[in-house]
Amino acid sequence: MGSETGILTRYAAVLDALAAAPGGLTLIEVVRATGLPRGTAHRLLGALRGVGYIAGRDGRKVYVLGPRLLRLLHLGQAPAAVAAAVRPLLDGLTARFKETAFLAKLTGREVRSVAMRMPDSESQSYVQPGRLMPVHATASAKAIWAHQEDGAVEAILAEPRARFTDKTRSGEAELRADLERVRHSGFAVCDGELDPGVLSYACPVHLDGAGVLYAIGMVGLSQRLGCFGAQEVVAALQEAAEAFAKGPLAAVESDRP
Amino acid sequence: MGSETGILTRYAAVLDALAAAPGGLTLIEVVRATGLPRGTAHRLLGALRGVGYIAGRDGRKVYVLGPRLLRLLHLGQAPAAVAAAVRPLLDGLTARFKETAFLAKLTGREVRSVAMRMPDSESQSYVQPGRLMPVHATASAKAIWAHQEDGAVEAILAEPRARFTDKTRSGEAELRADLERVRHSGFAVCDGELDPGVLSYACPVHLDGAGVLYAIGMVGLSQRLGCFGAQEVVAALQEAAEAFAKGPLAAVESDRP
DNA sequence: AAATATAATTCCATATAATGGAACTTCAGG
DNA sequence: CCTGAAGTTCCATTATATGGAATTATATTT
Repeated sequence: MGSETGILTRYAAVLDALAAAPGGLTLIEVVRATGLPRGTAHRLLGALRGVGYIAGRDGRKVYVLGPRLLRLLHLGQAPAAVAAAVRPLLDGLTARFKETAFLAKLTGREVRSVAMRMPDSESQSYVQPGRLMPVHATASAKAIWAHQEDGAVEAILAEPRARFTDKTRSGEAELRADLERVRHSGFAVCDGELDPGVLSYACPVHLDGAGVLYAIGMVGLSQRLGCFGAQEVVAALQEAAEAFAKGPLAAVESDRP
Repeated sequence: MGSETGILTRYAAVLDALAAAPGGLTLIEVVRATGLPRGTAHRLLGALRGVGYIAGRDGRKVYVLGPRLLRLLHLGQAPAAVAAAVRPLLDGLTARFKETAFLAKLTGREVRSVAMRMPDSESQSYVQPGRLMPVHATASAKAIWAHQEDGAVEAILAEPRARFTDKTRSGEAELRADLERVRHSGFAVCDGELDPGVLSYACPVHLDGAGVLYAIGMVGLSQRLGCFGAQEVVAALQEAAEAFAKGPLAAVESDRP
């Protein structure tokens, strides 16, 4: 079936060739690796670059796998695998602040908690893995949505928003402003907007070439977590986010050798 | 450029939709998510399945991202990230056998060592990360090549093979037989075929849906490593290989929910 | 079990895009 | 300035994609 015919077979051959060469390939090298005619290979590479599946390096002469493909792969990654990978980072945060640390992940149009570590002293948690994080009432969802494409963000903004506490901010303008603030400051805060008396910070994880799909955050009672300066908590979260981006789930090498 | 036209735009839209839904989508759901006509969506899904970029679940009614796409991810993955992920497993092996444990990875048509851990007692190593592992003279390369597509294997067999020691087996028929044996037994051995007096075992890592791209192995002087029974070493390697396959680099969820 | 709704698949005349060889341009090295 | 290789564009021919409608399969309801 369909293994000989169809244009996808050719595109796939090109992608296979590029994947097999971590340093990237030039047009001629692709021609040699795939056996395609020069003109055809050139057109296919152009189309692949057009959709973002491959990217050009060094003045567009050398092609490597692109951001869109990497994003696909991250989204497809099983939550359990990701959870295992961040665990040490979350443990580090938990040990330092004695509060719950967690990882949130974008799945389609939802942000959910996928991993969580809490201090031994705690018996209950506010972010059990799997919990849905609403855009307007959680730091982690704001951290993630602040870095998504405009189109997707608009779709999210159009959805109705529930009021969870008297502090919940459900207005569209407020939310837009919040996202803008997150984009500039690099972190998000939520204070009692989802659960009363619960404070939360979160920082986006910028994956090299795949944008933002995760956020690392901390949650705890405002009374306690509030004792630390926001700067201090945020700095620790950003450090963890960077470590995660460079860690076991990291994408392919960056653009410059 | 090319963001409106071209058939790839449509394929990409379908893949995006599938990636956004970890549980998979039915044809109609894809139609709703992408806005494509039913007949068209059906054909695109068929083509994507034909090249292995998506796979069917539940009697082919629900589509999820497929093995070939995952393979792209692994091949594109930076060696450093993988190295970090296996480190604990290699440490476990090293502690148990007091010999060097390593991870080999397929990159294009080459197998190279990408990570290595040796016991404190050792000062030198036979498999520095980056070392090329020849198909005919290393256990790890055999373990990997035994599980590749026939086409790729033929290409490798056609290449000339150097003689490293008087034990090196460079005949094509011998190599074919070796690969066949590896396929059946689940592990590979090399005794002094690359470096004199050095024994090595390796087991393939079967990634769920992405085939074999890695092998985990142990190397040491024949005199010492040979003291353990092959069964014992192989069992430990297989255990590590399975753990690695399920670990942080694990592929998407398996076919059945 | 029959009826009904919904999803999946097949069909096919038409429109559209892919093909690849040749011609042309750009670029690096001598 | 010359030369050869890589990269790019062109275009008549050919093959493929398109999508609405018809058909079959599957799930849900009565």
